[in-house]
Amino acid sequence: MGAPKQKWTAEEEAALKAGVLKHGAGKWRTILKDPEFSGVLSLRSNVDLKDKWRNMSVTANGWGSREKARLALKRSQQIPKYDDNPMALSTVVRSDEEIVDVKPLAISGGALQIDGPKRSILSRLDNLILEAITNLKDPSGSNKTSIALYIEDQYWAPPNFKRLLSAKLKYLTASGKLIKVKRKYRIAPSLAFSERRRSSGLLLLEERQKDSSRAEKYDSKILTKSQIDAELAKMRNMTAEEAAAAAARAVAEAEAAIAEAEEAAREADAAEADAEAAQAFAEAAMMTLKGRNTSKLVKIFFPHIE
DNA sequence: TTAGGGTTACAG
DNA sequence: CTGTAACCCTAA
Repeated sequence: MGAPKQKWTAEEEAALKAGVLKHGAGKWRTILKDPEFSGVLSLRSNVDLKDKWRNMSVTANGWGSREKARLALKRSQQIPKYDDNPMALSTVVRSDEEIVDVKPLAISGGALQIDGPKRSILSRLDNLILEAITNLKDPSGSNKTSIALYIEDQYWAPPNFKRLLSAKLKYLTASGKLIKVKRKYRIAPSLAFSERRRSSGLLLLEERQKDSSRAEKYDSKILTKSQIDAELAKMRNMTAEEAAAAAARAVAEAEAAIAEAEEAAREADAAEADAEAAQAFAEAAMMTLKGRNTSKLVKIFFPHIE
């Protein structure tokens, strides 16, 4: 870890993360133009933002997930150094700088590919569950507690996460993506299109499409720890009016999500749970802004900082 | 303007 | 010297 030329400050990094959250990765000119971040990032160019984001992504990916074919050139004299205990590194290092990733979460290990012909219909939490089961590497399957621990350990989980997870597991099992055997869950052998009830084709198909699009919508409400981190960091740099507006927006979105979920919750309790997650975040945001219970929030979001 | 390969400066 | 992060170059 070097500290070379014009090193990025923590404020700049936070602004960059928040900017990516707001406008998306790749919209660097937009982020730079945003008066929200132009102050902190006034000394940086759009290329600088891009490079910094790449550096952060590389260092974050290096130890948590699979690696890309990136450092293929300088590989001639390094001792392979086999790790007899694969848990050792991942347990200790555990980078908490997970970068917001737009690409679908691929399961590491290479045993399974959840990709359909186009995009994966699976939601983010679904992917998290599958990732947990895959990486837990239990041949007999993983129980709900193990899955919950894995996800909570690597990502931020809402307060009602257990209930959310239960709903999701139930949903995934019912839809054939998971197989439940004696309280343990395994990934279904053929995920792609195993279930295809042709009983009443059109109606079921329509329902399914509605379901997946709804799931995608609510998925955006499930935030990783780093996303929360960036959001709160952004709020700290906001003026009171801006923060209030943002919080109001968050609350409004949560309420809309809940209303929508209630309307369609008859069969989809998973969506309802996701809406509750949205409300949880909105409440967290409100607490932060009101300065009420801030220390508790800090503890949740920044266990080792401050 | 951006994505990606390449280069340079600095820390260990 | 090696690895890393900031910086540079250029095709699309």
